[in-house]
Amino acid sequence: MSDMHHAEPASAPPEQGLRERKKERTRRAIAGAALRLFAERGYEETTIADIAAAAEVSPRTFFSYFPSKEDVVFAEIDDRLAEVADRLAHRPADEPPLETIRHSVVAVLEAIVSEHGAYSAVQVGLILERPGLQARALQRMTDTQQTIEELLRELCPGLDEIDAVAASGIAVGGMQAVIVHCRRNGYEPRSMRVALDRALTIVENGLGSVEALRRTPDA
Amino acid sequence: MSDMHHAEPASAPPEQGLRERKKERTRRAIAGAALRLFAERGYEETTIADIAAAAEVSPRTFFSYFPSKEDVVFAEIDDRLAEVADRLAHRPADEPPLETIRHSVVAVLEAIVSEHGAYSAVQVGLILERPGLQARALQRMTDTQQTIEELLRELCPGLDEIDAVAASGIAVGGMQAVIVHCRRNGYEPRSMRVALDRALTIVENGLGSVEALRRTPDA
DNA sequence: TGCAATTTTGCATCTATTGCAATTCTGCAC
DNA sequence: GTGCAGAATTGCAATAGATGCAAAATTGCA
Repeated sequence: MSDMHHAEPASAPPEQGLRERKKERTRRAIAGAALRLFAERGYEETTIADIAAAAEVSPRTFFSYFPSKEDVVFAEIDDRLAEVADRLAHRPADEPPLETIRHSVVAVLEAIVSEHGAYSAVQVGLILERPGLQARALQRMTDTQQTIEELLRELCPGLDEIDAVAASGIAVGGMQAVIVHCRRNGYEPRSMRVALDRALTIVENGLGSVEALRRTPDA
Repeated sequence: MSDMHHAEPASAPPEQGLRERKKERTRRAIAGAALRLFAERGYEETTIADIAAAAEVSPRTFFSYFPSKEDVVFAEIDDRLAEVADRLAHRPADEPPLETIRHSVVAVLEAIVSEHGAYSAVQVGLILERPGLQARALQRMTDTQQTIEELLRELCPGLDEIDAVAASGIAVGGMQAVIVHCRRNGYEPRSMRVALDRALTIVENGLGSVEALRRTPDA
């Protein structure tokens, strides 16, 4: 990192060096091996040693790629969430904030339940079962909340702090609701859309817009 | 503790046997010792062995009272949340659901940040720092969400599933927001009230009720 | 080719967590 | 009062995740 004669072709794709490339490959190898083993034998039945062996690295190396066994489950998801966050940061500056929020929620949800990853079903299954993984997932949720909040504050410089936090919290709450709903009723894209739309409607119009919630129950 | 001629006055409070009583004392001893040590030396600096010693039980016994070291931090909070859940279940049946939701959020928040417990400040501090504990806290949050959802469905038998989940998710989102806000701006009861009210207003009226969020930012 | 930075690895260690079986305690019936 | 059945406590051993450290292997580049 000394001579920048011709230097890195600072083009759009960050263009990593060969070294970074290899690290990336190793990372994928570890994550891939882990997911495969989790799918085959189960989560707690798979040890770090197993994963390391399958990925052809030493057990110690595992921890220089992932801080914990739990985090490896989120390798892909985290990548996708990072992309989403990035994409959100470059949204048309003249878009109404409400619209941006809607986009955010949709994008994040898609990132989480997307069919892309070879093991997404496995991941979702694992996460939903193990309490420890659920907790990790919730952490991602709060990260998301913070991302959305920052986005909002950038879009509306004058926005009160409490309004910003509340809005992002509520949006994420709606998102969480959709996840819970899908967890129960399955993941058919069609019904997911419907649920998502309904949740977002309530997010935007408030609980007060739900007729049944206003009325006193007639015993 | 011999003469119980007239036996257990099967009064309102469940009146536990002597055995249960002792267990309860031990539980408190462990939790108390743990919190004290956490406050003194820090969380990771305190081992299960330390806690057990301070509570005068064997390390092995610790785990027959708490499933994990993390859970002991929530001993008090869990008790209070249980009370709240109980109280909520016995709400006037003719109360408008929206009102019930408002009550729920307020009650849960009070349970969490109440001044009651001798160590509540310590707990909150710990929870906010350690990621692992944050995760546990979030789990409590989803438990709360479920409690609220069940409450809602009981109050509004006809309520759509998605509406119920969304409403509870959004309510909890607002709650979470208040917590985040307080975490930043301190816990003065006054400003907390204000923030809470504002958040609840947005929960009830929707993000659309926040003027700044509707307008396209003027560059 | 050889150096310097970066990675990988092996090893020791700590600690949480769990299963199991022995031991002690407690409430209660006789 | 005495003894028993069930419950709680304990000790012991083993597993596995996580971390620090320093030696060894790799890699990019001059």
